Amino acid sequence: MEPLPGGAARPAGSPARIADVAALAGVGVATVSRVLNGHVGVRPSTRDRVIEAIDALNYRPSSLARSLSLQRTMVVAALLPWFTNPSAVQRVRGIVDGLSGSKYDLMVFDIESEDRQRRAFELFDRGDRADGLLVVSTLPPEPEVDRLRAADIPCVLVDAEHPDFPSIVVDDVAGGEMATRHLVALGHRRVALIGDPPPEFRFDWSRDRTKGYERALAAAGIELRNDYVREGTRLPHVARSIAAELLSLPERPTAIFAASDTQAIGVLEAARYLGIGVPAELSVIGFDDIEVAAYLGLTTVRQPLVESGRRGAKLLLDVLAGRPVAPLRELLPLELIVRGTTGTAPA
Amino acid sequence: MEPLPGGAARPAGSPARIADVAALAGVGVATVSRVLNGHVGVRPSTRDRVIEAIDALNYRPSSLARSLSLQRTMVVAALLPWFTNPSAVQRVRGIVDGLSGSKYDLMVFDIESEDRQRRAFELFDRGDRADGLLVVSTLPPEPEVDRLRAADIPCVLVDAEHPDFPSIVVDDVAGGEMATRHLVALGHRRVALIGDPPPEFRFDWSRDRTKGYERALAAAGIELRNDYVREGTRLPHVARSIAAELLSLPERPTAIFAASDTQAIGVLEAARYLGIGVPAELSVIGFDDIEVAAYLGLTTVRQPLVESGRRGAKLLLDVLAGRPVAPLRELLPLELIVRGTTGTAPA
DNA sequence: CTCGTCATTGGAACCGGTTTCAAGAAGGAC
DNA sequence: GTCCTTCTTGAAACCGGTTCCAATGACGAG
Repeated sequence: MEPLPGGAARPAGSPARIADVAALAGVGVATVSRVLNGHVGVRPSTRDRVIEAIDALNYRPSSLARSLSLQRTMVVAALLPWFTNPSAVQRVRGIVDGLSGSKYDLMVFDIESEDRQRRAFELFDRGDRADGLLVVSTLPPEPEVDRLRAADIPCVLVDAEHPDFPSIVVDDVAGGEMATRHLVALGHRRVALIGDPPPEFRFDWSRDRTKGYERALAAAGIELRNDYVREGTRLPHVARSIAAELLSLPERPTAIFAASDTQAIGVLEAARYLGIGVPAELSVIGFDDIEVAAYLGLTTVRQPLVESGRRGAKLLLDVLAGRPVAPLRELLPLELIVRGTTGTAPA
Repeated sequence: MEPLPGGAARPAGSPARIADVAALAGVGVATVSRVLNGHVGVRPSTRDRVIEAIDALNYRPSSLARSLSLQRTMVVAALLPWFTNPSAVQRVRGIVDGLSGSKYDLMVFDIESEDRQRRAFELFDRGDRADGLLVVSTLPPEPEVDRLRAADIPCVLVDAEHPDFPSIVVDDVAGGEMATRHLVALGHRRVALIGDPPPEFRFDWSRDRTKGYERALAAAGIELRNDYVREGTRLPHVARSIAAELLSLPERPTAIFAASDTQAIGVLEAARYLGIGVPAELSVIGFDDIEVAAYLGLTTVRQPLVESGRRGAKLLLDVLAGRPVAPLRELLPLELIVRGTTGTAPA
């Protein structure tokens, strides 16, 4: 701890600071800063001396101090319930892609509980850890909305909607209708639905898909049956047990619309376990078209997951660059992907 | 920009600073800081006044400034290549789990190119953006190793190995041997391998799995054939086309060992496309046991992906807490999971 | 009543950068 | 030779917190 006379007063472990470089090069810190940031107006001979000192000390500026001073981090944060649904992974992939080529780095923050969500916004709502936010499949709590707007932090929602922020969404009502109509067109009249429970801190897409389901049934003149409409989290085993219940009803459904592919997989497992043939005895349709869906031959309603992330990222970059963002709510298209798990209703 | 006489000189947009709170409460900034951090020795009446001011201004301290001052961020960063690939996702899940209950937040940083890797370490190797690093499935470049050690930043490797850092690994040689032995035991003698190309910036697990493959073949007295050993990235379609090539050889293999499940899936697709029955005409074994493997009935060598993340996180927490870390290299167990894609060799 | 002790408190230094601003040096015009 | 630009440069203020340290006031003991 004895400071050396030579000026090497820093403990061996700590990295060099800009002042150390300035001292070694015999210039002021301002000059070092100018060299670091490529400002013009530094005499070449001076610059060379500074660069030499930088190399000698193996110096790298502290990005933290830099951010504090600049009030800018060059980081974008994505907050999303990453693990609770595989579709989030796809969205992240799109975000990475949309951000590539920009000067911004991406940081991903997982939100799998209300507590984590609070922590996330605590970290980011002042804008000192990230310049912009991508909030995916979740909604900021109202107090946070105020804070975000007060601090003027660019924020784009993906797979969620809020009047105060631009958002990338799909028409879930239409999607639910699309899936159900497909089943009805195949002759099914006993069509069940497995949806998500009312959200604690997430965006309630399930409600809209359910609404679409109800509409399609009504349009076909099929009566809505309460015992055919169930709810359960996306965890595969939850969907599996719900499906098992449905399939054990005295008058069991001939088709099940699962509000997400993850849940559809649970349905397929239940059917396999109970020895019920798919699609001969039971048709199953999912929603999302996650990667596995193709491998499993699952019929589903595809939403452009990767594209949603990419568009969200692009939109955020626009906002960050001060470019005007045209639509406050961008609707991505849905597409029915017919594979092997749906077929004509059994006679 | 005209500063108001009342002291409300800040632009409306910017969040309150600690000085604003101090001014409103009529105390010094030091006192506000003490209240914020729950230090003892603040008169209750004073504390109440401060808290009132905090609420009135909707104040939240800048975590950035706090980090700079404390030289501590309470954030752990995980750096990993392609964090959207299934096995990486599982590892991150383990990390999240291992960190839960600690005071540290996790930030995930994707490395999908050498350039991004450089950026990542630039952001983190000074320790000003994170207190500790989890480096997953990739190796820090040597200059970074020096820097990390110079700055004394705790760093744990998962699915990678370096003499200077504690690491969590599996025995890839043994794993490759395990997979190949399984195939040989089923009577296969024409066993092909699809591995990863030599890594640019990642950890070279594929080489070791290949070594295990070679050993198992040698032990069984089977000659190594160059045309049976291929390489390609993990992207499913790449593995698919490589598998298609293999399966179009005049003397095609009866079994394929894919060095990762992702690649095994590509092999299954190729086989399906070519109308080659699995496992009747072709046995396929993967590596990792990602979630999809179970759905697809893929035989594979399971490595504890989630557990690797969890152990890595725990180890890092130990280092951060100054607790001694016992083993510099922790070996996790491998397990052969036999499902439906491997069977006895065709006669 | 005086002194010492202890509980509170605020000023100022510090974390490590960026940037404003003014000053000094060099060069050109007269 | 003098004056005015223009080019370089460094000191100091700032970003927004934490904390050391000295100062203040209250209190009990003698």
